[in-house]
Amino acid sequence: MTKGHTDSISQSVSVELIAVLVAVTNGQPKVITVSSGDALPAGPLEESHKSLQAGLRAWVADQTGRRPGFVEQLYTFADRDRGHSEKYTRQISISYLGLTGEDGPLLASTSWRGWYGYLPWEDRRDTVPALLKDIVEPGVQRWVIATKDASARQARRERAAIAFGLDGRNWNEDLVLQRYELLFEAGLLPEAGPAGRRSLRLGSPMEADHRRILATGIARLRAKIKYNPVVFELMPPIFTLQQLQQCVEAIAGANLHTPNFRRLIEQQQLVEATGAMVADTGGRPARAYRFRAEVKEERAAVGARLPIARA
Amino acid sequence: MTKGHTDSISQSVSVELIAVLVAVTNGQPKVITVSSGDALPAGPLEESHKSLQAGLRAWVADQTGRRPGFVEQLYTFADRDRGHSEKYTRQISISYLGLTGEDGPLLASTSWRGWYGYLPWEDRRDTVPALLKDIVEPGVQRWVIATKDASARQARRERAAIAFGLDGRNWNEDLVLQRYELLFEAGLLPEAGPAGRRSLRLGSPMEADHRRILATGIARLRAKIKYNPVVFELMPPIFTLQQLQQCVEAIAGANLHTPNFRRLIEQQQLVEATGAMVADTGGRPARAYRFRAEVKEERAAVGARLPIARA
DNA sequence: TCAAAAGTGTTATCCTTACACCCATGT
DNA sequence: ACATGGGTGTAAGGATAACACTTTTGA
Repeated sequence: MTKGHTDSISQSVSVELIAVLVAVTNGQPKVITVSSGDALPAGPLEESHKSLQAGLRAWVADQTGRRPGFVEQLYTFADRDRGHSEKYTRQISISYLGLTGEDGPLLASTSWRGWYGYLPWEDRRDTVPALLKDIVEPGVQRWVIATKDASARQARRERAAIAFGLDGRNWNEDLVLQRYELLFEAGLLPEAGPAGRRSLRLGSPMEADHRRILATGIARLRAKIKYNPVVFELMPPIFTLQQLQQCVEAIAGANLHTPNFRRLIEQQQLVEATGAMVADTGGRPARAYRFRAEVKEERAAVGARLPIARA
Repeated sequence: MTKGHTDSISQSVSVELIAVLVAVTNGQPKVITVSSGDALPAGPLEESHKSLQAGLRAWVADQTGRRPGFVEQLYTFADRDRGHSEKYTRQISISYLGLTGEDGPLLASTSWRGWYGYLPWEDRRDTVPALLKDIVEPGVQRWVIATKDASARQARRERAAIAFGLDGRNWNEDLVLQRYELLFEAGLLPEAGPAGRRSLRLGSPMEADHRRILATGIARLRAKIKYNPVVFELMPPIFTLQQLQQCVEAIAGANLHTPNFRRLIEQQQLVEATGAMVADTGGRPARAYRFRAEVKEERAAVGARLPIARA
């Protein structure tokens, strides 16, 4: 309980760092994968690493050749059944989100993959994906009515409605993890069942719980982008507002209202015009912008507010 | 990189679970502590634990006698210099936030402590604490001008202004961790210096980085309470709006505007009147409320929004 | 009667959302 | 000319913040 106690027990434990490394290039959000897209890059925590974040940065640079500007811890897992060997060693997995640009080479064993290949129901940009109506909603419906108890069924119905925007609710793009978990529980993802009956209809699966970790990363990024200017890390130094909008749309998986998006950005004083114009847009030339240096420092979330009383 | 690799390395690692267990009773937010308030309760991850969260719940129930309704992971640390023994074992610390009520007994070795005893600058309810003007601001100012480089100094000034609401900015109650880290960096907390010159003027210190973990927990709770109805977990089943407001004020460390708070709660349909009245309020009797059962299910964050285009 | 807390009304302001429209370029 | 994307104006509606005020109890 106090410090002396904890040191006494030292199980056979290995610590693994897993990275969700994100880039967005011309409208496609991507992650770095290994094993032909079957897994996220992961590396052991080594004794030389001063801290977890330092360890992660070290082997990400080593293994992928990228140096993400923004890195944030996602979640730590340690389920007993995560080990692969017969002998019982506990595996701790600490996952991180990293943002980077797509430029520069990767090692041959790693590759960029579009993240909506793994979670196709999350991309509602041009159209609402047909598989939502065709596969997800019927499957979720079966899962709802599969419970005998009426109140449990009601709870499931409610949960499904919130997650997938049913019963007249709006789709909430932040609920990526809730949707993944519900689909998992409903047995609609191959990870949930025996390897035999893998169906690729609901996106490509990944090793172990890597697809869940990806969902966690996307959820975090979608939530974060609204109150913290992390988009920076994903954009080139000079860009047009259209490019910025497409980047945000790629992350959010939804189309934005162009005039209002523009005003939102201006009002927040996130960017400043360079004075230059970009001509190859297909229409009228666009102003070129850069992020304001001050904003890069700030990182000040404004976010939600309580009705605070004045002094 | 792929799964085979990570298993090969298995350092001498011990895993510790640390809990920030919060209750609010008549206007005072509290945490469970051990060692006479010098540390947060912590326990080793044992082989019998099926998952981290299960492990945490198990020993929290054991060691403190409380069963928190809401539990959420905070952060995982693994700095090399965390071990206390001469032999080099890596210590992984996984911290959790748990919400509970204060009723029921605790074990003798544990006790509730008001959290503003550790972070007194965070409580701005009746008055802005004098130590902000007297100790914090001068100390921070010294830290700002202690840098030779003009642009680094400007960055420090900006950071301090955001964290502490200087230069005409508003105090942002969510930035608990940023404030703690700045004070730490500025050498104003005893944790940062040698044990000899401990000054209690800026709150009671804690073992190792427990005070930082407490700050992380408070920050998370303050942010969360605005878009997720977790206050439930801290309130008795029946309560008045005034009690609810005092609970939120205790957490936020700020006074709220009563009429507007009331409307906010009503508009969100968080509560429903029981019909009963509570008379011992010191003034006009208040209506008794309970939380709406539906809301307990929901947990649907609305939060910030992007200017999404209609289909 | 007065203090203290409960509770209601109302207004000014700001932000969000939506719609309408003009501008500048390439084909 | 017209399609395509860039860019501006503005008005409706809702949420927030601030102020003023009434109601109901106990001392």
